Amino acid sequence: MPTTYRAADVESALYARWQAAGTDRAQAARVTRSGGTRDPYTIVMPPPNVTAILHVGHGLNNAVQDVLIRWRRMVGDEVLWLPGTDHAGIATQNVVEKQLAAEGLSRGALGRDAFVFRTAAFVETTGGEILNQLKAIGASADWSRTAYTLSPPLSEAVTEAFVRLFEEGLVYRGHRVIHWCPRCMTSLSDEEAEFNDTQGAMYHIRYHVADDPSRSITVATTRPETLLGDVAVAVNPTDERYADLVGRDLVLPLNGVRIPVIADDYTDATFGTGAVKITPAHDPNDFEVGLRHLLATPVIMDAEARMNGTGDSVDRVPPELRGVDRFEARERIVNMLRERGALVKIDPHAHAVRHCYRCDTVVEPRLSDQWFVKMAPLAKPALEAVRTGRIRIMPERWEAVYINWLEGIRDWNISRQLWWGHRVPVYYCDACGTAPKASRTTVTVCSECGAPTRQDEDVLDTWFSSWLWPISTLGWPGAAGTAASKGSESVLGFTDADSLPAGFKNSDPMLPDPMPADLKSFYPGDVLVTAPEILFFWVSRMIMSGYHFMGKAPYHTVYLHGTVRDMQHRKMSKSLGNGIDPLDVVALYGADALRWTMIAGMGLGVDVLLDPTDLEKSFAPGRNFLTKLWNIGRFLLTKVGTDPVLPLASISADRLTIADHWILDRLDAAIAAANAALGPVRPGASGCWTEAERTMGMRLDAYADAARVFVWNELADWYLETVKPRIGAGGADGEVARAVLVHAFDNALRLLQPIIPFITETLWAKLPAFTNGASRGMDFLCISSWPCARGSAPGGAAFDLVLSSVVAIRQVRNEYKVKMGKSIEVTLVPAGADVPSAPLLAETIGSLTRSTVIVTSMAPSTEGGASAHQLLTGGTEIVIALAQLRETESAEDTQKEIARLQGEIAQTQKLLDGVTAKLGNESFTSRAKPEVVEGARGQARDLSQRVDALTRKVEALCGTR
RNA sequence: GGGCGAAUAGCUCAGCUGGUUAGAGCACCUGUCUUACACACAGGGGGUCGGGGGUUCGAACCCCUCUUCGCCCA
Repeated sequence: MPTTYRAADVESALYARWQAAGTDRAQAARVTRSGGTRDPYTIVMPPPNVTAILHVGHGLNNAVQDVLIRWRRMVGDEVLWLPGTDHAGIATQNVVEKQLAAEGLSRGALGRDAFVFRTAAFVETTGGEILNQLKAIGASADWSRTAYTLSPPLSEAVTEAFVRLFEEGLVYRGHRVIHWCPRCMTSLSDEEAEFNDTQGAMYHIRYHVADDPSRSITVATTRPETLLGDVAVAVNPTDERYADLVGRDLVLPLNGVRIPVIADDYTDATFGTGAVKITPAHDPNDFEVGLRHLLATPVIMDAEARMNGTGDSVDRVPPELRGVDRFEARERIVNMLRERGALVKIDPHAHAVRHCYRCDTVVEPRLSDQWFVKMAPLAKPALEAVRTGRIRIMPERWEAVYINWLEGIRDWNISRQLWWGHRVPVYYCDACGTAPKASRTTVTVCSECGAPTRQDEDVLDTWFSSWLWPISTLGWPGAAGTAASKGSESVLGFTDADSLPAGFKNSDPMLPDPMPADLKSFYPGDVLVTAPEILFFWVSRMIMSGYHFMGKAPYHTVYLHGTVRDMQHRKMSKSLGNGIDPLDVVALYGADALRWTMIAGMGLGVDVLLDPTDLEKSFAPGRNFLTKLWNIGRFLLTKVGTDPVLPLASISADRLTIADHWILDRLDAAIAAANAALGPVRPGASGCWTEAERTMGMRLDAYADAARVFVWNELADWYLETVKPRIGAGGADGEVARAVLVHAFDNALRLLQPIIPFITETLWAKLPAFTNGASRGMDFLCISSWPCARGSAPGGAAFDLVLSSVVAIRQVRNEYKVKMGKSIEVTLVPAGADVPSAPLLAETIGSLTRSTVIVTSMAPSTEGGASAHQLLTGGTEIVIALAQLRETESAEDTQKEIARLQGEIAQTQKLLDGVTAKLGNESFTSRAKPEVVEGARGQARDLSQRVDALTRKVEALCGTR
């Protein structure tokens, strides 16, 4: 076996073996909900974009999910980790449009059908590569169930959801100002239009009163180019400065259009000049003002955000500005205003400007007709779920953010002016003008007049398919469910949310009948693992759809992890070039090293910092730990050998040494710590997390830490060292030592498998067999059982003497710079609980410190010269003659030893003084809890004994001079 | 502008409902190729827990305030 672990030699072959054995496959029939015996444990993978390639953020996200999945699989749940991709409307369309542009083509030239065909072909050939990349990092998803949002079954779910919501009046056509990306040429939802802090300017512009050029109002705006579309200037009704101008007309500086001064509460008299220009077609707030005052809505920009009026508003844009881009128009307009004396001043002004989340173009507010989902009724149960603890969000602070957002929820614009996506299933008849119909099936002919129909041009927001992911991937709405409603059409009875039927209530969900097997077994699921960025985009909407269509939340825990950042805390991104390719890390150090580094280094909700310029340093924790683990394995195979070992259960307790008891006890503690860190897996019978449980568990780093401490700091550092001579000696006790060692390592591998599945599986396969032919459980570790504490006798506590005395002796050796190879003689004077065990442990202590340990009941006399002393807690003393430490004893050494002891006395005395003072305080002894006071008394006793003992040592040393 | 949160060792973070001599990993210093492991082992240094005030017998932890930073939303 090589001294370092070479991941590349095993990982891909091992993954293929797992696949062949079907270790990742879920079986619906085994689940209790379907008459089986196992609890289900379901995680749906956040679907990456079908065109995406793996980055380290995906790595982190999927590593977390895989750890949870592998853990529950070992515990014995019927585990389903459902993978897939989403069609990513804007992103994918952008990619293909770029390809077309390179070929001198455009989607317009190609036509809709050809474009969609081409995009589908593109996705067919290159899409979903990211899922294969996930296999390289060990993701144990059930690939047989891989889903895709634009596949026929999931598309059917989208249609079904749209039509149902439409029938319920929760999907409606709205005419309002939305976020428009002039580059992607589509509308965006509120969530997709992100705020970026921008340094802009506040332009103060003078509008003259129409019939009195001596008077004017100065408006303040950050977007002067929109003044061409102004229809009013609003002032606060209480603002006396402008009171007499309300109702009179102003003249727009560049196009001479007359607009009224209106009074509206929307205007903040203290902000800017107190006068706000109202441009209803280009600002959502202004649109609301316009509705209140029945104002016109002239559009002065085209879809590409160039200055251009349409219809009645053509003349509003002066000829020289027509076709000019909005930003250039801004400059030109400002210059024109300046020339005409209408520009009062320009102040710098920092504000947040909405940008397209896909392409970062400044979003243009634009008036148009869009499909909206009415969110308030859907949000209600989603809000309640978190408030009552049915769903917990971790870390907890995001619960407040979630609640805050849902309380102020706004309707969701689901229309996208794209071609790549689910086309809105609404049909119009232009011939007879009958009400538009939403339909589950394609409608080609108008049912009223027989004329050909026209399908809505828009497609749906990709998130409109993603929000169904937890149910659609499991088979919702089900074949029979849709068959029942196949061919049904719904007539659009109202066009805006305001006209919802009075007393409308969120109806009971219409569950599929019969229920698809997966939906029955695996819904509701358990945990959703994602980043906080899409809490609103996706997580909350899934909860809404889960309640609305299934009557139950899709999961009980939302786990929001941190972001991977570089050393300057910058998010890794392609444009900054500071990314880390997980596959590079896999190639260099292996998937396990990648996984361990990320999992062990990631606190709950805390960002992971990695240095893209130094992968070796960044992934050292993983690589180092794997090498350590590998070397423990090498030790086992070389020293323990491959001969069968006794099953631990066959060894009676009295044959176990103190060290054996100790390591078995530590193993129990590690298992308990890991279980505690991972926490309660699901809420109790009430279905709600208790207040305490809401924040418990899901500490993957603490779990990793517990396992690491056991393997490295307990098993390797101590037990392995104590066991070497026993194995060397062989015999019956050697067999016991082999058995305990193998047992401890076997369980350590089980404990670690979820985090580092490849190396643990590889080592586990090499463990010696049992003498009685018993099996270790399964063919593979990953489907073997999670470790269980034995509850071994507490005989291991005596081993603490080894820990403390070895450290103490090493300190002395180090302080006196005793050569590593030199053997010394040490006298150990046990006290208290150490008295019976000291003789049993002396040899072990000696072998760990290269010394001969003599156990006596009385401290040696000082006749032989001065000695170094260590006083262990509990009173046991260690005495080492200075002659042992130095070639020749010198007064200098004695002085040094005295000084060291005196320092220790001073330190102990200080502590003692503190405790004594506390105990002398009457209000402490009377008010503090009795056990606290008792504890302080005990502490005072111990400290004072220690001071006395140390003082006696110093006296003895002084006497030797 | 509104809301939420954070400030603990050089860095990244633990520290549960107030009762320790404030911890870990990495980094740092000193020694060691001790036949599983130098990707390691042994030993060590380092923090007035952001500033100020308060509550309490007792505060890293609770309250107020200031400063700095982050996130979400408008």
